[in-house]
Amino acid sequence: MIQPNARRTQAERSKASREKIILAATKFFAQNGFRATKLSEIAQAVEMSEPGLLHHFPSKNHLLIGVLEERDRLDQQRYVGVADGEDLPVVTSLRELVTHNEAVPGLVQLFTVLVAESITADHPGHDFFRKRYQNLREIGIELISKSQEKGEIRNDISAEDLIVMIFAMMDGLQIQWLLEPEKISMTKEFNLFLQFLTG
Amino acid sequence: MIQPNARRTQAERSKASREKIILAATKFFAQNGFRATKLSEIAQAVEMSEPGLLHHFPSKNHLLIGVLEERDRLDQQRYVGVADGEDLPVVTSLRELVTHNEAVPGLVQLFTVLVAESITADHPGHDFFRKRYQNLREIGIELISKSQEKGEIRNDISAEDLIVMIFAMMDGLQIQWLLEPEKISMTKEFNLFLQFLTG
DNA sequence: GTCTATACCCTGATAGAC
DNA sequence: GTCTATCAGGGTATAGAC
Repeated sequence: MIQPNARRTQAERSKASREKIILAATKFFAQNGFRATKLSEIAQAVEMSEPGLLHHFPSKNHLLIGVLEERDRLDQQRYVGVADGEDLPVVTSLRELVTHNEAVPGLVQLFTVLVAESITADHPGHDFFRKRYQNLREIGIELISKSQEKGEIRNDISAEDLIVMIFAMMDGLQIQWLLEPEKISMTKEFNLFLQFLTG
Repeated sequence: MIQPNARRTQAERSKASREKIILAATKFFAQNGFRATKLSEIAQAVEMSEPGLLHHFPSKNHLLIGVLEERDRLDQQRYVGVADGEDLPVVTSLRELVTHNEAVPGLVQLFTVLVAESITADHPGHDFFRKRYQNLREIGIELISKSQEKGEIRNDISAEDLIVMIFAMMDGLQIQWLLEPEKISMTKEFNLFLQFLTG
């Protein structure tokens, strides 16, 4: 006889394990990239054996996708949250986004390291990142267009082009910043860039 | 008795081997990154055994540094060549640089993939890229300053900030372009960005 | 769900002959 | 300078018990 209570408890415990694993994996992937990260170090971090870990994620690739989807979900919550606050100018929201990113270097590094690794076509994250950029660009174009109509942003350049430039500036600044955190200020340079957008 | 002629011939042959290896390694590093590249595939590409290859470069790390220095040397020749042609506006030179980069995707990918991989502190290319950016920024600041004095570029933003933004835009566009070459045009977006610089 | 044991493959690097 | 042979080590993933 199946006891609902016991079942829920077990399911919850399993979920907790998954999340603990994702959290630890996030840290190592961000620090060392995907290929250089060993299952053993993740397993050790969550105080579990390798097969124990592989019970939750059938392979290392699955684990990567799990990490990316989870992190992307959180990331996008904030991004879309930005979109909802339509009373704020987009420029202000972008400024806040970068400021926030500067506060969580680990997460930024995760995406910067992995997106670059995934440029190579055979990387397990390749499709994920292509779709991610496509998706983020689409959302961004909406926002920028509205903002242009309101006159907040210059309209002599198309929203399509602007959003590509905006993401490029973010990614590029992240690289220099991650290489020399003491020397490069993401927010400072990005805010200067934003001046360009208001014409 | 040492024969000068024979010695020179041998040294030349060795140099040819080195260059063949670097050429092949460049291709694989660009395609798959450093860590994912196996010595065996490079060795096979140059029709040599692994120990034969390791005779020229004592370790895989040495080979990476060899590749980076060689490619950087070529890259910088063009970059400094740009600096010398002082009659041309910097903006024009930058435009040409990016146009050239779009024509050699392999080389661009080499640096984009490797710089991102090397963000992790323990990567054998980490120091190389930090120094590279420092060096390129220094050269760039000189050029931008002069250009500002001549009134070609807006002077309400410091040359230090402008050069960081310029490299960021280049790197960021490269990422999106490498992920979707058919969809993103580096030159188009970069030229739009250059408009910002002339005020 | 988690473990122990282990299979299996690959990888960079070395020893030593030619 | 290049090879064959081989080492030492580490990596993911599976089998099967508890």
